[in-house]
Amino acid sequence: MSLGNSFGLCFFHSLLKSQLQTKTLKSSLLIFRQLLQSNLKPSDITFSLLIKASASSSFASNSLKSKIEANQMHTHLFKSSIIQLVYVKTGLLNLYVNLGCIENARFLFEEMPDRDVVAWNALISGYSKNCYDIFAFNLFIEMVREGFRPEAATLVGLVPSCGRLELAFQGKSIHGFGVKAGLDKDSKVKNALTSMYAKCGDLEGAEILFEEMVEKTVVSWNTMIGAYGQNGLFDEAMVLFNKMRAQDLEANSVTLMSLLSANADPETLHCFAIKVGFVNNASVIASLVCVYAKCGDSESAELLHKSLSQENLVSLTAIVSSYAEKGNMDKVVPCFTRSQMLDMELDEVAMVSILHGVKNPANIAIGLAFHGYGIKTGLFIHCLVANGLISMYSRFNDIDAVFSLFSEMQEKPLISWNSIISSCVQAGRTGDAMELFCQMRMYGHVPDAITIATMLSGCSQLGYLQFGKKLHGFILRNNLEMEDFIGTALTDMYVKCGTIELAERIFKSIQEPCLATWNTMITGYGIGGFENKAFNHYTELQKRGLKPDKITFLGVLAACIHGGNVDKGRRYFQMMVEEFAISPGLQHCASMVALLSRCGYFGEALLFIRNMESEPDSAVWGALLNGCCIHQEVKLGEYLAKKLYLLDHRNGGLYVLMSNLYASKGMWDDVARVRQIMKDTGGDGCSGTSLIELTS
DNA sequence: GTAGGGTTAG
Repeated sequence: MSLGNSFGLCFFHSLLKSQLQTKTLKSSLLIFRQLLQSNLKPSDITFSLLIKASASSSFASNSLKSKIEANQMHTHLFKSSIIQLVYVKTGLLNLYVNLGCIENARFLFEEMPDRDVVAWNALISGYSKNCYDIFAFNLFIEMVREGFRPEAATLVGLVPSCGRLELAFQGKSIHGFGVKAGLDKDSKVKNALTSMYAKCGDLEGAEILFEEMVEKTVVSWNTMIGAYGQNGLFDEAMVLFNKMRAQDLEANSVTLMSLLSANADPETLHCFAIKVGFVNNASVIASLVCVYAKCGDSESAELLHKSLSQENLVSLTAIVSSYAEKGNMDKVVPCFTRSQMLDMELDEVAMVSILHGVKNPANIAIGLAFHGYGIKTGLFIHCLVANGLISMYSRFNDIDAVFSLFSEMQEKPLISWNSIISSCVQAGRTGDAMELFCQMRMYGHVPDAITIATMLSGCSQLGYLQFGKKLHGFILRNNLEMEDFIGTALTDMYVKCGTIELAERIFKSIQEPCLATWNTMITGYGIGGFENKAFNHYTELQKRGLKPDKITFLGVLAACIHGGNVDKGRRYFQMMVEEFAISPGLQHCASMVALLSRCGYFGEALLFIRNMESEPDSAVWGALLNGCCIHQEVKLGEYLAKKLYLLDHRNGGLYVLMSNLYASKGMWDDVARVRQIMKDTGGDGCSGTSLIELTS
């Protein structure tokens, strides 16, 4: 009988070993169940193989069901006391790590009486794989303190954490540690270090390591191709790919994926994938789906996604996100339903993508439902999801919800502070934003470019020049990149605070201003009364090869209004529509109406309004009413006031304009009447304030 | 060891 048992076991063991190559959790378990049905008693080797086969199959099976199955294995092991063996326990730990059950893994580790180096390695790399980067670090320190000698595998597990956290200094220390311990000869360590340098932005460091490698494997080439891609050097990535092929090395699926993320042409690579037979590779398809989705070609993405034999969350999230970007919830919701039908467990990234699509006020109910879903599934615990909810409520101007979500967050990373500060700024509550900014600093966070850009925009709103200058000082002291976002925000702050000379100085210091920065200057000149400078900048930006957008034209039109240049305004408007194919928005139309009516062309202004494609809003009619005030057109003004009242009776500006109009004609009874209505309706409770701080 | 989905901004 015992001979039969060992023979039978050998048979099942070899079956399990073959599963290790094919990597399917289901069939491994099936084999195990058949083994039990044959009345065979599993040995430690059986369990070890079963666990290994399951652990290596975690990609598509990261579901609740797999977690339950892992728990079942755990119970079996516990009952048979095989779990006492360190290597079996480490195997199980690894399985939990691959399923993302990091708590269970930690639990197993803690109750190991005699941990060996392999167990330490398993948990360190487990933390790292699941992005518990700080935990990985601390465990490494603990390991060294307890007198264990790290191996190559330890470093391979730990180094990616340095890359993800962009901890260049710590990464270099570990590199040094590896050199001293003689572990840096290991090719896996070298690859991991190369990738770490690239992620920390030290491309030179990555290149040196790559060049040093005597035997470059496909993984080494992939790492360096990825390194170029991540640092925006797309051509270099492509050159390296060709070099690699010239050495007769076969590209694998990761090579293709690295190239895809390096902005290579998706159609070319799609053809290449078909040619070399990667079209059945779920990861390659998922990457292609992502690229198509990113280009905004959601339909191609969805078509390709459906060709997958087993749909996966990554590729579905890419599609959701491309629809969400456009706020198209009619497409997002069916994707969600589909994921539920397929029994997919959504993760925090998928959830955040969905929330991102809830923009239209008509979709508030859907947003609330997803908030509920987040609570039920426990996903809202993730600060990513909480941030997504904060941004969503902020888009709906529900600042109370924003504050309550923020206060409930257990962990508040910088990005959450940025979210709430930007919510306040957008809601016009710059005072609150400033207070939060101070609190954030007290919590020990160092503001990043986004914090500063947001705060600057708050200063622009209120004309807080002094605070804006302090932020400028912060930018200089911390060597923050002055291009794009920060440069624009700073220029805008100086413009809005009425210090155009300072804005000019910043603008000139930016080597290659982007379109948004040019727009800020043009708008600044436009509203500040320097229309010729605005027009010159418009010409100049085109000389630099930039294409004006709708904001540029708003700026130019503002300049025309200020200078009363009707002809120029008409020409710019026509140019915008005909030459640049920009369809005029309501703001453009309001600008044209303002321009025409200010110069007394009421007939043309009315004709313009009649020919508008979209329904004129209160800004358009308001612009015309403002023209009436200037030209004392009482009759037309009264007609417009009625129209405006019907459109938006709470708009205080209407009463102010009418009052001014009557006053300009000396019609004091009417002035009194309008002022009385204002008081009665309480529509304009607060008076407007203009503020400018004097420069010192 | 290498790769893939997401958030904050003018």
